[in-house]
Amino acid sequence: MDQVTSAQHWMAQQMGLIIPHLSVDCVVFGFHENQLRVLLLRFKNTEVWALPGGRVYREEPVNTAAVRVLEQRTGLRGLYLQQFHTFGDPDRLHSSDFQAILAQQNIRIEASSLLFDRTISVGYYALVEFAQVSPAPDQLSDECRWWDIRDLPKLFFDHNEIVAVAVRTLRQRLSYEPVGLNLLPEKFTMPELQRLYETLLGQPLDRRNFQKRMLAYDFLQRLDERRTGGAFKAPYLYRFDRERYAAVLQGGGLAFG
Amino acid sequence: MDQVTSAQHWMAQQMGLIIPHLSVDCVVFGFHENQLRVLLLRFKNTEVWALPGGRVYREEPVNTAAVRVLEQRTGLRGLYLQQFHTFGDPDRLHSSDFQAILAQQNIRIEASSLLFDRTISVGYYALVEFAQVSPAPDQLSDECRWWDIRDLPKLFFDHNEIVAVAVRTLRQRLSYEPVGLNLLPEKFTMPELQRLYETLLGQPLDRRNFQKRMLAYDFLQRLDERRTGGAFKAPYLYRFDRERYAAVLQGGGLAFG
DNA sequence: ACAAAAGTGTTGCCGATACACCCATGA
DNA sequence: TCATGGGTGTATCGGCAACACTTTTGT
Repeated sequence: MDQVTSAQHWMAQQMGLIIPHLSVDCVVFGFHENQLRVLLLRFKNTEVWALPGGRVYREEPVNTAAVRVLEQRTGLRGLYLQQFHTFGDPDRLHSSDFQAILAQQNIRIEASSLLFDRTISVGYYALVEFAQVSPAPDQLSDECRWWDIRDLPKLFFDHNEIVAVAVRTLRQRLSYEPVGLNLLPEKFTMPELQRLYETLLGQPLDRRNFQKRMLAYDFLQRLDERRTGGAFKAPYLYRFDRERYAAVLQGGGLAFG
Repeated sequence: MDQVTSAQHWMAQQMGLIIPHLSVDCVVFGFHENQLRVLLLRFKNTEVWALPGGRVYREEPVNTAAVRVLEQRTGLRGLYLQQFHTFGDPDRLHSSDFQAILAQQNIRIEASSLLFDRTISVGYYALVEFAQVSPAPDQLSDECRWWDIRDLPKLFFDHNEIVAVAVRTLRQRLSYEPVGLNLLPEKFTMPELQRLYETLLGQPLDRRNFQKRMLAYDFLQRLDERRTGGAFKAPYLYRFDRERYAAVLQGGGLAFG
């Protein structure tokens, strides 16, 4: 079988195994160069960008489907993944757009297929360490890369809205989510942690007060190493004490101001 | 047609109109006698209690389905309704339990029916003024009544967990949700508002500080009326300034302590 | 030497808490 | 008149925001 036939065969085979009318979509967040970024896929032979998403198998928990889909479509594993909203409007996708994209890959599926029928999507967001990740596109996509959250193209279906809701939800949950642990590398400096929270909050924070408060939470371990290379005083490296971090987030959460 | 045949016919007819594998379930919260309560239905000829839930029509937004199902099954309209979580484990319902309940009503449906297949449920919670409501059971139920949140029976399927997640979510969102506006009557006293928040938070609050803070938010209008009837000084009645209330919840939310 | 950035300390204000006192009402 | 609960005022305490100075490093 050539590649096209293989892909078509694969899709047809999937149809019998999945739950109709249901999908999952994942908003993968990363943090790089002081910007919040999202991982997007570009459909083969098109300029159409979309969130990594997929179908749920008949006997598979929806949460598990989100993990599997993410691995199949981007190669990412073991992520911090949270369900945040379910998108259930009947006009959230337009089958003609979808058919056009498949046509670009010479995949032909009857217009009556359940694939083109109304679909409800359960939205998840993931927090990943940007550097740890080498995303790889799957067989439906040409490219898989990070996009600045402030500068997204027009996305497939209602994916722009899904991203927007994910960002809003993440902001709301900021005090209770382990964003530092999951978006930063194992070792990081205090200014790096501060940039992260500043970016997510959308407002600058006082350097000294921020440091005092974070240290007061007592979930950071200062290492003996420092980050060298800059034209300035080398900052200390820190690491999370995961237990204490979780405990603080659980009880009351963080505060900013 | 007798009642049984009518009900069976009705269900059969529904099957062609609905999206398979998908349902909505509603956790209706009320506040009465200083307790948070949930509205439950008892299936006909059984002692099985369940949340009001139902199916989604082919062309119907899921949000709309939640509103409709709630009206059909309890008679309630125009509620404050929020989606909070989607429950997608394959073993969250057991078709044998469901068949047994339908059998009690002499409704017989083939075991192969999609009704008994795996179902993903989108959870919503509603906030309602207890006194405004006269819930009425539908044709599948014998009874519809309020239950104290702390003293629920074993519910249908995973509905106990759904309620638990709803309560947890409501607590988390407490500072940003218009719980006062929707759970209390149009006019209410300061102590009543305080009892509400105390119950939801699970901790007592200082009477004087609470009053000061609420008035400082400037979203309460004190009326010239007082609540008489108690063996004590008659408290003032208040009403929400809806715009200001919404504005405060939007920006920063409420604080307690 | 200088600029840029990081580490640490101090002050003062605001706001929340912990109070006390008085008032209204029904029994 | 007494018990109960509601309305209002005040003093204190602590935490957080605002701010300054020193230290380190590369150029």
